[in-house]
Amino acid sequence: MSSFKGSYDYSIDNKGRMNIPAKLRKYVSPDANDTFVITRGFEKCLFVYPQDEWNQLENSIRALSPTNPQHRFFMRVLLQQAVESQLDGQSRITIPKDLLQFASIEDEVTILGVLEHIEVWNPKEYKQYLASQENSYESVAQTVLQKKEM
Amino acid sequence: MSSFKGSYDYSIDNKGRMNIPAKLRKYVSPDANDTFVITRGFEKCLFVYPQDEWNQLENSIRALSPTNPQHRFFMRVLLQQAVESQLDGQSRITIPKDLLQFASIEDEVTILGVLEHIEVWNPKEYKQYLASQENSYESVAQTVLQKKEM
DNA sequence: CACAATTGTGGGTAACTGTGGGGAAATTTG
DNA sequence: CAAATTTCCCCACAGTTACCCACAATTGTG
Repeated sequence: MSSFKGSYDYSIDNKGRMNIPAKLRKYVSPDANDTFVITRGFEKCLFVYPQDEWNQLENSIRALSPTNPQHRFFMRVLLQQAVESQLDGQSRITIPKDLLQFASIEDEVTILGVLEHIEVWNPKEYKQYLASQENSYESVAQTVLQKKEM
Repeated sequence: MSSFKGSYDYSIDNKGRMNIPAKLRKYVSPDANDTFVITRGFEKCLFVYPQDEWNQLENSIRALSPTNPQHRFFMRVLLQQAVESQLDGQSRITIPKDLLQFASIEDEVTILGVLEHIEVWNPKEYKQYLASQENSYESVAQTVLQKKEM
């Protein structure tokens, strides 16, 4: 299982190519075949899954109940815009324009490692997102960390 | 479980490399694979976790629900500044510049062993912090120790 | 106390990383 | 079907990183 972490400021060239940070690449399993699945994320960002992680996700989606409205929503969001992309010789993936547009990404990106997937943000949007949630950090932190300390 | 203790004045060279004090290294489990995770601490300092200790923390994050917006936020914030670093031949780790900047660290550091993690401070900041908390020490000590005796 | 091993610090260099661009092949469009 | 556009593979290059070696100071040991 992957454990991506860290945040990286990278650029996207005018061909829509984005480098996968070396520190994230290190955690990609060879099972991923240098292939990634890019899709819409929650919030205004893109999710990038190594192929093997994506397959696991697909399996757990299949297990979801199709009668549960929330589950249906989850499936639609993830599956609708999913695209596969393979690393080129410089370990970059190419991101389709419509996905870039969805996340308002132009030439600069903030890349986040979030355990089993990678997120791609417009740096400005990400900063706004961080600022908008500021107060909820401590409350959630307490719940989580308390759990750990006990 | 680790039990780091003590305080050590060390230096950071111009490549951002910091030696892990031998007395702390002694308590690092072999499970850590000579690998550490560096992240922002509370207050103006850095936390350094041996990999095995960090994994415990990570596992409690994995348990969070990806469909809960608050949980998503928490994962992002917590992971965003985490970086892995492996010991080099001289048992040093390399600390990225942005983390050093966050803690206002230049070339001198105070390293603290705090049970399951290690803290890295700018010596000046640490002294200030100590001074600012001086009076609250006794009251905290009382609360904590009392609790223990019960 | 003498000697060996370990510890803390520094520097050189080869390999890797992030970024850009050119051109052939494939695809789309009028 | 020809022209325009997009996609993919290759090359280039500056900046950074990781790995190796070096060495003085400290610690541990018989």
